[in-house]
Amino acid sequence: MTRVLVIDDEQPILRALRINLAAHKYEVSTAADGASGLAAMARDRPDVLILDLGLPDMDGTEVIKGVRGWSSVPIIVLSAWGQESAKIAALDAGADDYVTKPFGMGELLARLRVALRRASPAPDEPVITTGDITVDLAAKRVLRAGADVRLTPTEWQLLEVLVRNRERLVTQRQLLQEVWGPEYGTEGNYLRVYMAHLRRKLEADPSGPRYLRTEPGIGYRFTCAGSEVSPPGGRSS
Amino acid sequence: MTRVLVIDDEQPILRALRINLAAHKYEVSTAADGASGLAAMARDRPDVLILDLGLPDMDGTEVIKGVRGWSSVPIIVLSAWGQESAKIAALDAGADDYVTKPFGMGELLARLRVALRRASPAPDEPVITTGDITVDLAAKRVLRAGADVRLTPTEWQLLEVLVRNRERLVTQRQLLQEVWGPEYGTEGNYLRVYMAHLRRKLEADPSGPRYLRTEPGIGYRFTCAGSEVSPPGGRSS
DNA sequence: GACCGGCGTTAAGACGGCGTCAAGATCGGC
DNA sequence: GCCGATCTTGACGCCGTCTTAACGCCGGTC
Repeated sequence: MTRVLVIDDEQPILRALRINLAAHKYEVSTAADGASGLAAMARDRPDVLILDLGLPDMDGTEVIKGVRGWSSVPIIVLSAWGQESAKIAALDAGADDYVTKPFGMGELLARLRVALRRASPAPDEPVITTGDITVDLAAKRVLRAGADVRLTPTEWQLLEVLVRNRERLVTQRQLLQEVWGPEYGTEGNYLRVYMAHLRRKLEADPSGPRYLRTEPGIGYRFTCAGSEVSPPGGRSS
Repeated sequence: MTRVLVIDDEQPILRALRINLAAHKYEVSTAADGASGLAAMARDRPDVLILDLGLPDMDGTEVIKGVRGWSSVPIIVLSAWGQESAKIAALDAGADDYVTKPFGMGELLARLRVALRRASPAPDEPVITTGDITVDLAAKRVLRAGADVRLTPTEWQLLEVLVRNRERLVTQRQLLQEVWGPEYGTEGNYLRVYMAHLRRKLEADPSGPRYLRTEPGIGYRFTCAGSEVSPPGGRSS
């Protein structure tokens, strides 16, 4: 879950933020002054920081600089004052955004989404590693025992769908529609041909696959914890 | 110099922005409606976009989506209306920041600095060296075996995109859109011609490229650890 | 024990992509 | 206005990929 740290000394605002953020499935921690806020930053390692400039013990820009000294976490600044110079100072100190009170909660949440969207260019794990196969979804690259494996476009698309749904069973219909298009759904032939290609390129023993498993009558499954092909009798799933 | 594109239909604001931005050493281009704004985006390739939501011909979020379809340049939205729903829609459509009129020029400039600061995550080596090729992204120079290589503008742009995504597979569509513009996407011809140019200038054996690899049916990849072209041996298909 | 359907495997032909070359169009400098 | 460099566009041969069909094997079913 996404973690948010709120540093603010005004109880009503703190309470409103905590309720609204929690309602949107954020994990919220809070601090009431700059010193404890910096300590909380180091301790909790939040994914984003919401910081009120009007703290009792420190100047807001000092808090920003303290954070920026070691972290590049997104910082959204809140402020009750409309002073433009304070805004500029905070932004130039390293803040990512600045919201003036009173603000709408919807707007703050939207700016939060922007900050998080930018901070995470990798929405999902781009690299999947099994015993001796490594699949890099971002680079569109497959390594087997450290060596590059050349895949054709169709082979790659098929592998990508399976890896994105790793450990899960993918039906033939779903595979056909995601790789060949929505009008396909019955051409089980294609799957058999291309699964054979993939197994020949990736499996040590193509006829006894460890990673690219067949689920008879239903579909296929890419499994990471590829145990040896169990001899008849030792199956336990 | 940093290039800024301003899309706004109100002449006074356009004028004020042009003067202030030019005074801070930005290179400013302008457009007065959404359609010509999108065209200017493709033509001028600015480093940041300032967009007014109240355009005469298109909805602001449509402009944002049109840009986001092929570019990730920072977008700062201006708006005369205080409507929170419009803010949220713009931010979720892909905008990076939102400033409500009337705004202070100092604040806008500070938010501009934030957007640009974030957009240039190039503190890491702008110089990439492989076996005998050195690419200096900052100086826009290419050395091969220590000697300067003259590239035409298009050749350089193509090489730059590939090197920025080194080791990663870049699709033909992405290359075409980043080099030629968003309206291109199917002209695979251009890529073949210019890849041939680059290979002739950079590769020892242009027909057996070590660095500028083709991924048939998908795109191209610049690879640093350029191993020799694998001699035909383990191929079976 | 015979039948049948699903799966793996292989092979062959059609098709499209890629590299290459060259000529025309366009732009900018002198 | 001329000339060179650069970009665009078309054509062509080759090779890899996709499609499709056929066959054997194994399981389950009757």
